[in-house]
Amino acid sequence: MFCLTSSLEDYLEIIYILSEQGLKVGITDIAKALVVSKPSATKAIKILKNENLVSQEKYGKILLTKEGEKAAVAVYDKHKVISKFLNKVLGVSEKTAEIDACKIEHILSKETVNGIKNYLENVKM
Amino acid sequence: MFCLTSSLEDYLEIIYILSEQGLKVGITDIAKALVVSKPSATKAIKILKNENLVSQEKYGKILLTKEGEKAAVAVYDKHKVISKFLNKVLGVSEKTAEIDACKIEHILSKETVNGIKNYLENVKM
DNA sequence: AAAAAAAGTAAACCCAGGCTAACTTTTTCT
DNA sequence: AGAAAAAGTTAGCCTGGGTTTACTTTTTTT
Repeated sequence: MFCLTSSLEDYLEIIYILSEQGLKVGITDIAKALVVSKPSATKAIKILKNENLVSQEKYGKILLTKEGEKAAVAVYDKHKVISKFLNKVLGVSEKTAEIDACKIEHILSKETVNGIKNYLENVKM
Repeated sequence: MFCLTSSLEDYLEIIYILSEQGLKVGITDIAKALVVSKPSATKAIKILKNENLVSQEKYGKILLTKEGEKAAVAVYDKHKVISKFLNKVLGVSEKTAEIDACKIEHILSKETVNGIKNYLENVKM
């Protein structure tokens, strides 16, 4: 069974975020957002297409499939929870919280993410 | 200027831990501890030797240099702080706390690690 | 509608960090 | 001391995920 790498999760996530914001989602936009070259983005998107996580007509715009959106939302939710925790609980600056959340959202266990969620819910802020 | 990768930090850390425990520190021991093949360990150690972070006589035992120990301790300290936090504050199982700490200790910003340290010091447990 | 700019793609390369297979050196056991 | 086992090394390969260069297709501008 296919398993998303951190890098591919980043691509899904950014597609989701750009779409949410009503922005254009082309290779160039993705590449810019992830600070990566266009060919890198093209390659990654090709993989995601093969896995049926995104769809794209030739030279056309990029969309998440149902399944792709599910995966993207899962990552993005983790991201939000983590960055909120770092910022509000640990007092890390918003900027750093964003950066660190981006990095660890892909590798934290479910158990730890749940621990964070619980903390935010119970120890109400 | 040379910058340690996550993987190399793992090697330094495990050398430090094995030494601390008074265990033998050879390629085989390192490879076993990191669940990696012996050739992989050999290659990594060669890099660390070039960077003057470890010393080793031909076919001999492996030691951290002053500088290598400094780096190893820095990583290991982060590790301890993070795993304690996950376990005691977030209620994550010891095992998972260990695993997750291993993964994020290399990539968390100084600011976040400090945030965790402060939390542990101030919100005394 | 032609020219210029922007977007996307393809090919070929690089690097980190794994791996196996095969070899050498060292240690241990009989 | 010689044979067997263990430890270490070397060479060559693979994969993910980047890169640049050069190309094609599409869009925009004049």
